[in-house]
Amino acid sequence: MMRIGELSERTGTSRRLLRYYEEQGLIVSERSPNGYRHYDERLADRVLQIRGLLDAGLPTRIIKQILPCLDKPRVIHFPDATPEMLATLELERDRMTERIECLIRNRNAVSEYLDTVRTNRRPDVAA
DNA sequence: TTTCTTACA
DNA sequence: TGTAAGAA
Repeated sequence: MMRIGELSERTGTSRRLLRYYEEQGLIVSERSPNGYRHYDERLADRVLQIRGLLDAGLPTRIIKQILPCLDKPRVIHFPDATPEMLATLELERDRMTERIECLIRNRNAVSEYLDTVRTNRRPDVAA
């Protein structure tokens, strides 16, 4: 079992955030008699996945409800796939697609600018 | 030293 | 989210 400091280092997530994720029901922890939180090694991966989802733009509220659906043995989760859940997942997927397209547009804009700059500053050394 | 909670910016 | 305070 590891304490919050180690989990923090292993996931690159601040202790403050780890406690916040717990408060939001995204992760769970046990307590030592002294009140210290301790986590199972497995939580490191879960925290990483949560961060990925957060990075993808999903609100913690949504992550909390779909996280169990995204676990490894997806097959055993088929039973709890309610219509509402499926709708939520589709909506979030579409939002991710939008963000991806937005990122691609901006990346292209940056590339274009970079190409332009590089092209126009080669000849003129003594202007 | 490390963590805990609560609260403010 | 970071940081501060006071306690364990």
